[in-house]
Amino acid sequence: MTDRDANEATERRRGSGAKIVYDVLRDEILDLVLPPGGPIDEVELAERFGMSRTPIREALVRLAGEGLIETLPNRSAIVSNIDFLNMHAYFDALTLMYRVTGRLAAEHHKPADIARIAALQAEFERAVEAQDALAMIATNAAFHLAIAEAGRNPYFTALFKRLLDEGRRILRLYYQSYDDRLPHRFVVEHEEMIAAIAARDLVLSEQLGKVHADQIVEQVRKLLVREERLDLML
Amino acid sequence: MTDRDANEATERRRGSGAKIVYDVLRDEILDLVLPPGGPIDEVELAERFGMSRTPIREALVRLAGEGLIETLPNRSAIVSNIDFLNMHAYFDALTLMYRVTGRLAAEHHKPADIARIAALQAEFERAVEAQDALAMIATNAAFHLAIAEAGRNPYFTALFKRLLDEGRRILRLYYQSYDDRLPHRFVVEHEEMIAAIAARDLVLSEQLGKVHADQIVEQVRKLLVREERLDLML
DNA sequence: CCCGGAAATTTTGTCGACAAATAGAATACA
DNA sequence: TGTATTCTATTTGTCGACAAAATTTCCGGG
Repeated sequence: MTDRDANEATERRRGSGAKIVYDVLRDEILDLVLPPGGPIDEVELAERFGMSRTPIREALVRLAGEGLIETLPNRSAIVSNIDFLNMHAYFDALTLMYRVTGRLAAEHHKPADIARIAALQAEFERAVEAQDALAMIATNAAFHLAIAEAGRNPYFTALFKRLLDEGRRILRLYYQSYDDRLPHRFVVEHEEMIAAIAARDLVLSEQLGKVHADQIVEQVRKLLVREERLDLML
Repeated sequence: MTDRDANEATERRRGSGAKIVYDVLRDEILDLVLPPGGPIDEVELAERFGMSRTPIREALVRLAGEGLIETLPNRSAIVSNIDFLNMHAYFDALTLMYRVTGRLAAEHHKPADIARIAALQAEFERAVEAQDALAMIATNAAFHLAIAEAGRNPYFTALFKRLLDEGRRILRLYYQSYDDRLPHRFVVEHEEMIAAIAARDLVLSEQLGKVHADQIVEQVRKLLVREERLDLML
């Protein structure tokens, strides 16, 4: 255990405790630092962050609300497992949200949105060139979330955010086992999406969203098949 | 204040505290017993439910996670306001979810689902005949949620549940000011939806979902215009 | 009479402690 | 040796109390 967190936490603003814990744990769950199914000990976290169990528990309740952890009554909470059985439901939802957010962004975006989206795309491009897997995952999610926000529909944005979060865990597996060279195709598709949105072409934006989604789904499917084969070989 | 809650809470199982408070407050918010924008006092709730502030706070954190209340740092939490400005975003999301859940239910339902949906529809019909507004709202939401669950996609179901919840507050306004006689059309449309789902007609189910959504959107739009006029007359 | 600042009150965020519930260890028994 | 049972120990759920932040009240000056 690192006591870095505890040291930094010696002096902080009142009310920020739970948020800090929430943010850190959320990232650690999504980056697979905390393994799915792994137990979550409240006192351990309290010691690590240098605060009492109260703000820890608040953070855990919020994480449970988003489905990132599961709490059994009177028993230790665990990091949510990745549900490989209902994966088709995830893909369906993800594909539809790519389409919808693409269309709505083309319809409702303002100039500042395009600038922001383009900036995040540039970041993503740099991450791809540097072959920094974690940065790729993070900036890719930020890029698509920016498109969703340009669509100005908080209900779709919230669902999409949840799906992209869950996707971060799956992609983490992907980039761990693959060879980190594929995604240049994603860069090109991103550029096309930006152009279609900026041109306010609703139909094309939605279509590109679907193409992009199918692309990702296909990659992950390949990964899953490969993993299954590895399992069989053990 | 009623001390009924406090009396009932004298003996309850450990771990149930926060859930009770969450369920009660959720219903009171959605039925407009707690007015939007109204403050939420933790100690008052603690006295009312006969427990300490800890489980109360846990319930509030969960409600905040679902957007039913808003918490300002170091300041009292308030019941979320109904956002009449971004109503079009709500209608867009609701319409799409009606379509998607209708289609997926037609695709993935099992016999038991149809029985359950039909039972809830019968309940809805009884509520309409009895002109019981609160029962109509609740059973209508339960009916559509059952369709969503028959679609077997938890991501869509979760979003739809959230939208139906938010809709409960809007419909509550609707049934308060209108004359509680309209909805027989809804009964007929519900029957058509059940038939299309049972026949596994994906296209028709999705189309009926859209028709039903447009119907509701139109009714609420009329209500909103009427309300605005009332405002102008004050 | 209105405005600005200080004191008092209210309300939240955090803490340490205790009790209930469960899991694990140790023991008795077949 | 395997199984049931009691005992121990860990971990959660709840409580009451305290301190920080913010709201309200009060008061003095203009």
